[in-house]
Amino acid sequence: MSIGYACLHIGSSDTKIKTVRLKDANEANLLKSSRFNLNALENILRYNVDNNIKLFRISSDIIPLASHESNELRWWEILKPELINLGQFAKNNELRLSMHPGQYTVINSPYEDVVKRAIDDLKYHQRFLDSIEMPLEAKIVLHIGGMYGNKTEAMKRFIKSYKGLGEDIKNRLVIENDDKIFNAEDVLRIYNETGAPVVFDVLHDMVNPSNENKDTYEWIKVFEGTWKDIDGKQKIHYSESKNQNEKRSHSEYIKSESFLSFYSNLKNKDIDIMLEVKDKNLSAVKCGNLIKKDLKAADLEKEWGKYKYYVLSKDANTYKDIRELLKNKDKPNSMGFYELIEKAFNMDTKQGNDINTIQHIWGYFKDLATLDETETFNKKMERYKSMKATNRPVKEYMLKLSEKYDVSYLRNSLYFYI
DNA sequence: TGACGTCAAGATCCG
DNA sequence: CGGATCTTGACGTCA
Repeated sequence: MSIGYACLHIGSSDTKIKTVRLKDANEANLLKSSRFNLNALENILRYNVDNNIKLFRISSDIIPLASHESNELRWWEILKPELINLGQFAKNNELRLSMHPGQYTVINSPYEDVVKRAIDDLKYHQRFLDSIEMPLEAKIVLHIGGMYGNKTEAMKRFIKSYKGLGEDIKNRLVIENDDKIFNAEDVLRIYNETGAPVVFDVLHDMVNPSNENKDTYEWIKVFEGTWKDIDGKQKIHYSESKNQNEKRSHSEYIKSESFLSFYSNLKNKDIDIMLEVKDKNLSAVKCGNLIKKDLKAADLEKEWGKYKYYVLSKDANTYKDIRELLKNKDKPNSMGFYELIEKAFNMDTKQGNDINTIQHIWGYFKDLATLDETETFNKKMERYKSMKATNRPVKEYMLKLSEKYDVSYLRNSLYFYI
């Protein structure tokens, strides 16, 4: 069982992915951004290894405008050393990587040029995974596409397009039930015609269920059979609704309680779960710890190191409660820990708590910072206190300083990032 | 024609 | 000038 997250990362420096505008899409710019992004990806993967995250979806923006006609960059040749290096790191650490073209990559369109561009896009994704020499268990997840007024015909066109794809693409392609049109039953039918393994999306099935009387866990069992040995372990997508009114939107974080309940109901636990959630790696690490059999007190303490100032900025009592909970070293209580984190998450920030936290953090810099830096900090602080600015500039400045002075304890503090 | 979704980049506005 | 916020972009479908 691996738990993973998608595309973006929170809480480490140099992990942001750059995008390029069409008007800026010259060779030099595209190369620069591509190289920058590969470095970001490496940093993300290093974090993942450090935090026992074995599953990750690479952003389609990793090579900006990759399948656009304006990009003629032969990135797979120019950046070969970086790509090989990246792939080697992933292989050494047994990471399972994937990609997922968005809703605009549609191979069942009645429009020839749309299909052609979609296939070019699939080709790009396949080429990227090939370039980093990933085995075939590194998949490309694709939606079925549009309906165009006739679902049966739309499915037929998907199957026809699929069959015309090159083997190198088909070897990596897996399909997913979506939240509007093609439900679990539909993709099962398409599987029967194509043999493409199915990524079952739990939330999509909730908002777009099929007529068949099957629950989440029964569907997962059904789709297990679509994954052959060469495809690797069965993969599913798990996410939660943002709220009652926005059921299709992904939640800010995965709720400890609901995830554990979901996990306990899984018939086969030897399955890879891709989380789709706004707080990305934070929930992935959380869910990993929640189900970890030999969870150590040190695992939670590591997490606490990242969260503590964030929690303190919200509420001193919750901060104390967590410290108290962590004193139990024999039986680390991950559920209790993360529920308190979630509690803090849902609180509004009071300026008094926040300023207290900032002063606490500033303690690390008191003796390190130059006079100029102290003055800059004080100035930003004054603007915050007098409500002329938010705490954003203060946070960003302290993060900068913690990088400059390499205060490792602070550098990865989530207080700076959320 | 604009909403949809996603995020960063760029533009613009404010004090 | 620093900082906040609004707009645009890149994609295809659908009402």
